[in-house]
Amino acid sequence: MDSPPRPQRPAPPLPALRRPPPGPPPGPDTGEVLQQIMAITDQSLEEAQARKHALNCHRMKPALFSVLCEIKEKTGLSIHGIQEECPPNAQLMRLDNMLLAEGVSRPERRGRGGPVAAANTATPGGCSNDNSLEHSDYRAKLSQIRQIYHSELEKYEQACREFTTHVTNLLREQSRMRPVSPKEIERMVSVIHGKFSAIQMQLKQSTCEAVMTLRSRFLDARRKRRNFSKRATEVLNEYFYSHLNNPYPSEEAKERLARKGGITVSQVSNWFGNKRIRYKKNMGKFQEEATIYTTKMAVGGLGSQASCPSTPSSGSSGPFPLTSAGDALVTLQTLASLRPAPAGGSLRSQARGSRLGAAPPVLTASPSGDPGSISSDASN
DNA sequence: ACACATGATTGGTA
DNA sequence: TACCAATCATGTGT
Repeated sequence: MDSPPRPQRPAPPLPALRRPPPGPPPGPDTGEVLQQIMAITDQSLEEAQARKHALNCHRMKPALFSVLCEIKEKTGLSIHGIQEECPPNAQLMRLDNMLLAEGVSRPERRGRGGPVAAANTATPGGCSNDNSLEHSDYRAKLSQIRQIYHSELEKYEQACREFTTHVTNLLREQSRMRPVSPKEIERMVSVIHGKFSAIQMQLKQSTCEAVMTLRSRFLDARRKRRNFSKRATEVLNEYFYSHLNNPYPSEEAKERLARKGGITVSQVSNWFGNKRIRYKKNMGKFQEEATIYTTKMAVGGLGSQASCPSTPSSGSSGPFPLTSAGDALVTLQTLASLRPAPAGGSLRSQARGSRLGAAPPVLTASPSGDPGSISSDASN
């Protein structure tokens, strides 16, 4: 091949390189060049533009350009050689799948299904009509995460586009000074995309973490303990105080109470378990409450009875038509020994009841003053 | 901040 | 398996 035309006589020094070296040892001019380059930093933009223009107009520019082209031609192969083939990123795929499963990747939908359905099935207790507040809370938070995710993603994509355009323009401009092949631009663009996709992966990762945290919080019922609604407490208390002689609702009654109070059957069971224990331990504290409910039921026509027509208060003469606090006290004393009705399916409790009954607490001025049979509840 | 109230959990029992 | 008893963890009122 023919070499580019070489200059017959030394070309006038380039403006930027005109300054004499301040004193470094003679030899290769690398140190000098370096200093010149460093000096460019101090130059103003106009100055730099002017120099650029001067370079562009330099008469030797075509010659130098062709030399660079030749060099580039020779090194081109090696550049192609290091062009790595990016394997499909397994982690990215995992994150994508997860975000899709959690409904974050999908655009917001106004219907049911997706994450909402998943949340419903994951509800503690599996009751469909309870925890609706929690559901909406969960949905709202998930939606928030989704919004943030999409807006951030959009920002990254926009930044990526802008940066790619910028770099492409820069390379195009540089192509006036040095040979820049389309392949090189393409490679640079793919490098930029690679960098931005790494950032996107971080975003996806943190989004996944946020969703996981949200889910675990939502599913952890203990952390999210909420006091029952007034209605639920009323329903439960009405049943409890109207069945003081046998405060052991059947499965059917529990289901009814659960439906009425908007809670789960297991919550009803928990509530009755806690109530029996706490009532027994400190009846004095519940006297007022008992009076309120018994009076209320006597006056109001036993609201709970209407909903629990077949409550298994067998062994007793049915619901307690208590009409006064005095009657209530009698009932409290009945429960003091906690002997569930024989047919109430609480034979074990009955046995235990007899144990407790060995020292029946007397419901008087000092209702809990019986350390022999009533241990103190540390939390109460 | 504190004490108390209360729903949930756990381990044991019959 | 239902229940008791103790305990935990959170909510609530002061």
